Amino acid sequence: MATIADVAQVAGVSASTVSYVLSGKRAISAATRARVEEAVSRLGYRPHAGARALASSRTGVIALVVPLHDAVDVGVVMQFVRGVVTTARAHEHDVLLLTQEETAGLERVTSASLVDGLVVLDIGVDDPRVGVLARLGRPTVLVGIPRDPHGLPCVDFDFAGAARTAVAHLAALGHRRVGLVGATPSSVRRGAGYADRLCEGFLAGAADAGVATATAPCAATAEGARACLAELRARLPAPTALLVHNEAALPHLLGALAAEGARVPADLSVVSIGAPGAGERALTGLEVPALDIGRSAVEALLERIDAPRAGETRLLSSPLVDRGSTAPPR
Amino acid sequence: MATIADVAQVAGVSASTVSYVLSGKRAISAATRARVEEAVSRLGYRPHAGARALASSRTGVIALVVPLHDAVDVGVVMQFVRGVVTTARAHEHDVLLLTQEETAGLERVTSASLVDGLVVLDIGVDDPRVGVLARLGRPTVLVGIPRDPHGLPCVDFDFAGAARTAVAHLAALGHRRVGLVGATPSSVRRGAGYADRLCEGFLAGAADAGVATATAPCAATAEGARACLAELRARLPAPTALLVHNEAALPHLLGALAAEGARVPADLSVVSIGAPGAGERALTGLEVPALDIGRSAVEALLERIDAPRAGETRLLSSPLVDRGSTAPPR
DNA sequence: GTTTTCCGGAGAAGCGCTTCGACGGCGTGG
DNA sequence: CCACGCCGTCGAAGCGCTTCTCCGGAAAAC
Repeated sequence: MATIADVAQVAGVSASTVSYVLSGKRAISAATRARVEEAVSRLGYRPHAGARALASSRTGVIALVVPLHDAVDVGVVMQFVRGVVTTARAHEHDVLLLTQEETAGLERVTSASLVDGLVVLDIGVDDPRVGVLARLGRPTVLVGIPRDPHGLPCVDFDFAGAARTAVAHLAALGHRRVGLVGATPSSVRRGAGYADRLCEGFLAGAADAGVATATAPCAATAEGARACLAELRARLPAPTALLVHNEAALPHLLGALAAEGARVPADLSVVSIGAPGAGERALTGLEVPALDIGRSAVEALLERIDAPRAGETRLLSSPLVDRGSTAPPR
Repeated sequence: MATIADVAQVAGVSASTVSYVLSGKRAISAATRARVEEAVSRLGYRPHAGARALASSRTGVIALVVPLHDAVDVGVVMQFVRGVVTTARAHEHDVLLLTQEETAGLERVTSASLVDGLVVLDIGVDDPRVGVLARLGRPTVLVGIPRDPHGLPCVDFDFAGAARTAVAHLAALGHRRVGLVGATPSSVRRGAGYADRLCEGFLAGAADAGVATATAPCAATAEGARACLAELRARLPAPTALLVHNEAALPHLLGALAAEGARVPADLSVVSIGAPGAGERALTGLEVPALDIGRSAVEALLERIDAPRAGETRLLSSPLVDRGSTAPPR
């Protein structure tokens, strides 16, 4: 591998001049710059990442901490990762992948100066990692909204706003009795705050529009779907529409409705909020803009790496797409 | 951040002694070792990754190159990634994630000495990256089997063996006319060699067992499934079993069969090879052991990082799991 | 008792890069 | 016409670690 000294020799300048040409941190005459650039490309020179990191205390790498447990939708995570990697690369950064959720990994990569900052996914309401991250002092962006962000910036989907949009859509069609099929009990138990935020938005939006409501969580099984429907109807007789915040349970729910002869949207309107629908299952609703969230998180992170400053929360929204699963009530 | 000099001072030894305690590359008396370890944990010392990389020309990082195009099953990729990260961490390595498929990224991370080696996913039969990787000279493991591996080690699922196992299972049940529902035309066109390897194994196994065959690719749409069935029947009248190598088309295929009133397995046995079946759709068949492949790839890579040597191909198999979608022919 | 061996530890030389301070040579203003 | 300032470049000092070489002393060999 060629070193900066090799380049300097070929170009007939000093090593520091080569460094300044490459970094642009000092004015260099056009002639010298040209000679250096020629030498760089002739030798195929590329700075040694470790040496650069040592001298500049900048690694050009960000850590991406993703959960791998089953509660998350792999498609959404994948999109998210894509957004992160693409954006990082667009800003001359690489991405180190961390999957273990223990805090040990976070400490390791930061105190070894392996990364310039971190993007941490799937932050729970009382996530123990938040305190650790704040203490570590490296630039960090949280994806998810903890109760106490400890001054760290947060990015997430506006679940409350999405629910308001969805219920407003149904209300505009004339629906006055709407049930919410909530997230799986396991994800609620895990403290993923988005379930609550969506529920609040739903109730507030319904109240504004004069819509009667009922809510129930839903396990991602056939029986879970039937039980959820029964519970909703017990609390709210004959709902004319359903808002579903549970992509995993959706197939079972639709199966249960089909089994009892209910047609969508003729007998019942259904709106979905969550992961992009797979295949034929696409329903009217809002999808989590995972790619945008990833992009936004990285942009926020890189800003703080350049100029550390306090965190602010950023909620992203997405449009309601009509795919024909809603209609006026009969 | 504490440096090795700080540790040395606290422990009352020289920096080199600290280094040797940490690396274990020289004998150190129990007494000094204890003092050094005490100092290390008291200061929370962790070696600077860049400095270490510069001095030792070892980064402790491996690159994982994954495709993000739609032809791959996200669930399988996720499992694979999990296997890679978990295994790497178990051997004190981290994982840098590359998603762009251009060769530029490969050159960048290797010639910048960002990584010690690479695991490259989704290698096509004539993948242009293989030549580049061989030329770069860093330890590399390919996941997939190119026509010419250029001396690089390969790891993959034994698709041919899986097909033989599946057809043997059907033959043992008494089936004598079996159709193969192949991969999507797009993945075949992309040169993903596994489609061909599976087909060869299928034909060879069928020939051994005296089973008549027909094969057809299958697009992952409802019409694609119907067309595929029609094509198979045109070539092989009244097949009694189907081997499906196409998880994306599977739901449509089952839908088409249900629509024509064919029951599985009473009227038709179905065996699947591919991604683990989602939800209720699980069929008798073999699943790609993505986790194992990831693990195996990293193990092979780390071996070569320690002691470079030529590549060999390793094919992993998985068991046929009976989930009740096969039965003797009527 | 002397010589050899071996073991544990110290010292120092880099690894390849960034960046600060210094320094000529030029143009400008007084 | 001289002093001053600015621009472009160089030299050198690290950044924090690994590893080679060397060295003193204790144990082993003779």
